[in-house]
Amino acid sequence: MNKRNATSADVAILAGVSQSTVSRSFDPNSRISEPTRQRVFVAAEQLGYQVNKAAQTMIKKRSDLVGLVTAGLEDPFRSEFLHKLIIEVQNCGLRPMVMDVSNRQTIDEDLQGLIQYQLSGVIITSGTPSESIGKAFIKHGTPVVLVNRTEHSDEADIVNLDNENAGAMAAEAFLKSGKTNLVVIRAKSPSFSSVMRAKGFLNHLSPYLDKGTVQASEVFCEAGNYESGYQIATHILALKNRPDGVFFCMDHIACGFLDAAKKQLSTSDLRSIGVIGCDDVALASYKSYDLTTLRQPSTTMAKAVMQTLLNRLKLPSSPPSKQAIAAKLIYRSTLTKPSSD
Amino acid sequence: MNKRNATSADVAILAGVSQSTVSRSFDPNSRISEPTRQRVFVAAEQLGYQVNKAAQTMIKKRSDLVGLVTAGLEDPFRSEFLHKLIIEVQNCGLRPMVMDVSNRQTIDEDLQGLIQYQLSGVIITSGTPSESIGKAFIKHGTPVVLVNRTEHSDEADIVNLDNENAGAMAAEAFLKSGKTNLVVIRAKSPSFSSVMRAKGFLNHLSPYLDKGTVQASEVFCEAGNYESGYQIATHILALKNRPDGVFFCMDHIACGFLDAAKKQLSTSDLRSIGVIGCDDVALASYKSYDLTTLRQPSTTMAKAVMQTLLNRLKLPSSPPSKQAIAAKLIYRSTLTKPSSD
DNA sequence: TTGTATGCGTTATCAG
DNA sequence: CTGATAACGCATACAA
Repeated sequence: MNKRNATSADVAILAGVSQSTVSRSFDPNSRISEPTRQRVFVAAEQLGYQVNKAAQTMIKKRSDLVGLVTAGLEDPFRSEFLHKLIIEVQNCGLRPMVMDVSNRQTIDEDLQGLIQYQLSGVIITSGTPSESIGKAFIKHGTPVVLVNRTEHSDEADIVNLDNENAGAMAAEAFLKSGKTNLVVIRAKSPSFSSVMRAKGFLNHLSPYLDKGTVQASEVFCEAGNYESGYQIATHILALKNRPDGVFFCMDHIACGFLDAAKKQLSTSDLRSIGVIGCDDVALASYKSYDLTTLRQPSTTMAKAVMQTLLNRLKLPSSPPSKQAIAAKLIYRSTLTKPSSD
Repeated sequence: MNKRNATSADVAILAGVSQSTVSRSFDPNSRISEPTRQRVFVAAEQLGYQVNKAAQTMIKKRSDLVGLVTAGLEDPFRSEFLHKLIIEVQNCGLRPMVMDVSNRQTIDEDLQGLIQYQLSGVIITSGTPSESIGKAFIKHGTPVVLVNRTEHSDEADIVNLDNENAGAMAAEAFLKSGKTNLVVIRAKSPSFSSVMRAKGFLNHLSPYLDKGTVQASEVFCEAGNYESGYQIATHILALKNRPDGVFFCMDHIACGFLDAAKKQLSTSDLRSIGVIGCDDVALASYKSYDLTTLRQPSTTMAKAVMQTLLNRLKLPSSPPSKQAIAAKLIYRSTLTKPSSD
């Protein structure tokens, strides 16, 4: 029943060849006579032989595992993006090993632990790792790709949404729609993406602020979720001069706001407030919200991340790359496309 | 820069002990004199030594990886559950290796491939693996836990939501509210959970159907998502005698239905239709839906799954276990709690 | 408690 | 094209 697994040596005996020939038979780059190879395959099939990845890793000094470092999977965008990464990793013939670093004090140590697995790469989508940890991986020859974590790294490759420009696009959309009293809302706890989006939003408006033709301010809500958006609505709607355009750095905050606003405002009053979200999660397109938003193209980004990783594996010592993927404005009913567009 | 990684042998030399002593120092069960152990730790720290998991796996014939087999992560409940599993796997000191088998024709082969990794266990939440594949793992000594896949397995442990009873609870809730014209809706493509929920729903009603005091039917929508619920609404609302209670086997279908119904019906007409969903995803509690639903307790289930796995690791040859976790009825506004309750 | 010796299953090197 | 042999880094049985 629980007999020992078949090894390449077992296959070798059955096929009447040496163990190294068995090993080579499974390497497409190895030149083996076709008859021999077939004989090996038959024997392997018969014994249910499978390569032992541990042994393979030991000799190659590299596993086919890719570390996916993440956190805050309660956020649907994070979750969706992780999903896309998993798919792409698999498509490259690699295996995703996920690490959730939520509520971890010792992220650097936790990441250090990944070195034990001889990973083919580490993709960090969360956790704000220190520069030093990045260096530890590079030193070990493990490529690191940072996603939406920082603008600059000496060691790691970077793939970001062009967050700053996404914010600018939101601002521009409001301007085109004639909105002049604007607010940008993000969660208190600073996340790189949200900070950059808010920054891009305000920077784009600054010439108009100087001229005094537009007002804009930044408001913080508790967290980056639906409930926080619901709560902040009361505050926003009670402002002395109620804004006519609100940009939320995450879709779910916007949806929470909309639900609260529906209760507190007449339909026409609500309609007069332009609302833009960011990410374009599934929820944004649901009819109850139908939220105008800036799409973060998760599939495109996941593909870019894996391509970056593969390139790095091919050319380990090329200079670190940096990529900014453009967001796309998706008009829906919370801010309709101006006819001039 | 890219010098070879420190090994236990390197640490041994620096600490002035043998390699096996270094190995033992990191095994809590091994009795080592405290001074020696400290000396080893210092040397290890100094060299940045980390155990090589590949070598460890080779000798122990078991890695600390747990395979998480999943699919359909577009479904937020699946996604949420995967997240919970990841957390629980980590809490047990193990590592989650995720495998998405969506759109795969060769699931059995794909699963076979997991044997290469000497996994500590495989948790199958999707993919309807054949009995034979389960046996392949068991034969190899790798525990398998099936989640919401089937009622019976000779080989694998099972953790399910009590899906049938969940359906029955939905039916009972409608009866208590005096609803008499009922419909249950699930996606065309049969998934174990949905089929059992619908079955439990109808079975619970069967005595009333026989008496003729209640009507009930099963309706199929295209898929298990929001859009399908939106589409099916038109059909449901156009029925000759419009139902006064609809049970959806997944929350998102219900939410799609609600959004469509809001457009097609007056508020009071919509209120007269009781709606119950299943799973209690985040969306269900959003104010726009405020959906009465049967909660599938994802954290509880994830913990049960891991406990099952650990038990199996401890007692490899105990008989397969089967667990049914109870759903919980969460009253919200789409079917309010009868005062008699 | 510690050291010595062995083997896990594979790939890579080197002869033939 | 194929076979013998040497690592890879660790845990464990056995000896001291």
